[in-house]
Amino acid sequence: MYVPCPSCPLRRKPAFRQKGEEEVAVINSMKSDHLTLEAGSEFIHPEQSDAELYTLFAGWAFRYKELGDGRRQILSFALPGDLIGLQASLFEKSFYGAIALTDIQLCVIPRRRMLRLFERMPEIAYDVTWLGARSEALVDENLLSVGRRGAGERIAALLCSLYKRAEPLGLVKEGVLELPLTQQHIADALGLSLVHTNKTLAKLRSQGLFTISGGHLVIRNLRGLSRFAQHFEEDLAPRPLI
Amino acid sequence: MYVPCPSCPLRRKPAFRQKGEEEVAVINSMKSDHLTLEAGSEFIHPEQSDAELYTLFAGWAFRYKELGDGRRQILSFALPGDLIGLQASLFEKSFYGAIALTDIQLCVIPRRRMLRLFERMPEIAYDVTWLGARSEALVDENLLSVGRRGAGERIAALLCSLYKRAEPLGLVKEGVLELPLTQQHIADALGLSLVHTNKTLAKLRSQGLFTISGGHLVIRNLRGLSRFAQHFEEDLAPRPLI
DNA sequence: CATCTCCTATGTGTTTTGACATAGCGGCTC
DNA sequence: GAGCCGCTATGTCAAAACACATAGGAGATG
Repeated sequence: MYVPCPSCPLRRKPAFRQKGEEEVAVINSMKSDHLTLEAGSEFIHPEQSDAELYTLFAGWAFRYKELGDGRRQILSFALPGDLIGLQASLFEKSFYGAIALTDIQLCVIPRRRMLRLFERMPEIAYDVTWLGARSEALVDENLLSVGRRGAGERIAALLCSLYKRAEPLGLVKEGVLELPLTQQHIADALGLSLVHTNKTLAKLRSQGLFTISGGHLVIRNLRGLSRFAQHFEEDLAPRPLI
Repeated sequence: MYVPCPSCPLRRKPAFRQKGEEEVAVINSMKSDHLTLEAGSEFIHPEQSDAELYTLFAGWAFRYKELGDGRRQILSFALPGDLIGLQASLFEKSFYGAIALTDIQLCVIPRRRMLRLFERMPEIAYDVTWLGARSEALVDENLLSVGRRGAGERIAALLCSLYKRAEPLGLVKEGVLELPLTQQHIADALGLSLVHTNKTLAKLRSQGLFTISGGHLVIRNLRGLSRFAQHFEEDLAPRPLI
């Protein structure tokens, strides 16, 4: 189900900067494929040497690293419109893996076309760099959480952050966000054990700031949750979409 | 003490990719200033809206974020040749601060020249993007540490990482690396308390893998320390220098 | 040379987090 | 429907990390 960039429905969302026809045409000419993958598929492997650059068109994914003995750290979550694989496609090998959290669709920009992309349209190159910087900002925020927030604050901050990112994408319907994370994913993202995550979640829920069940997140008091988590960053919008 | 790029001594180090004359000339034309700052100076402020892009020419610095109540997380350390402020110069405001750890010198590339830089020389734009991606990779690695390594492993991994980065810059002399970090900096970078950092450091030292005193780090057994820390990444070299 | 500040060091007790064990629940397969 | 699997939940105990208190050393300052 190939989607040509000029008729991309994502591009019309308020989260994204509206681009001129010519620019979209160039992006379209760089796009080599439109993949559909099942939940759980790993589309960038640690150590992989020929990873492509992807734009997540639909669904959720995450980047992760792991230690030799299997301990895993989720670095960041990706939502529709996010670029995944910039590091992996620029370096000789990838330092991380990327896995689909739900069934996903990916737009593929071949790594070997990157330099030509930079030559052909500097505005797009600038946008790629911008998106790379935003990706780093997400990891920065996560590192602040894991390093300095307590367990409850971490969970609250993660939920706030995902909610604030999902909203301008139209993923929040009548106050409900479909959250495809298991408690294991939350634990892996926040540097907590599974058990502790479970207990902390239970405690937080009992305070009534949000409910989460069956993969449905409802935030009853976003202001209060943000305050508790000390999470005050808004997602950058409008942002470019490659 | 302005240093023109063509005669930049950093550029000759083995850590960096050698560039053609023309490219260096363009970089030089983008450089607007060469600053000298004292240790402790904050040259990018959180929330600052007009931060410039810097290349660290000499000395050490770090990026950090903090929570409302003063808890501080160091995101990454910068060594000579590292780009600092890409996010801050691309976004409307900075999400982090940057502080000099030693007396430092900075090459300044004004933020308003960024787009022109991309137009004028795509190769350099590509390199900027590459350096941005490398900067993210450093944060990724740090997040893995803070999220999944124990206190001892974190410290070991940090020392390994800094040592491996400092070596190709010629900062390791006869096995000794001058390390301008206090234990408070280490604690802030690794998500530990000062006291716990101190005690863990003492325990590690007593195993004899390294010595550290008076700001001088000697790693007696890099292989062994890397194994203990499960830190197996080498720094990317040669890398571009903007 | 007294004083101050910053950094390092160490003992004691508390809090947070993790490990292990066990159990329930819903979906799936055969 | 029996059995299995992935996810969630909860109790008990152990380990990791932190808070608070105290102290010593090195360098700056007056």
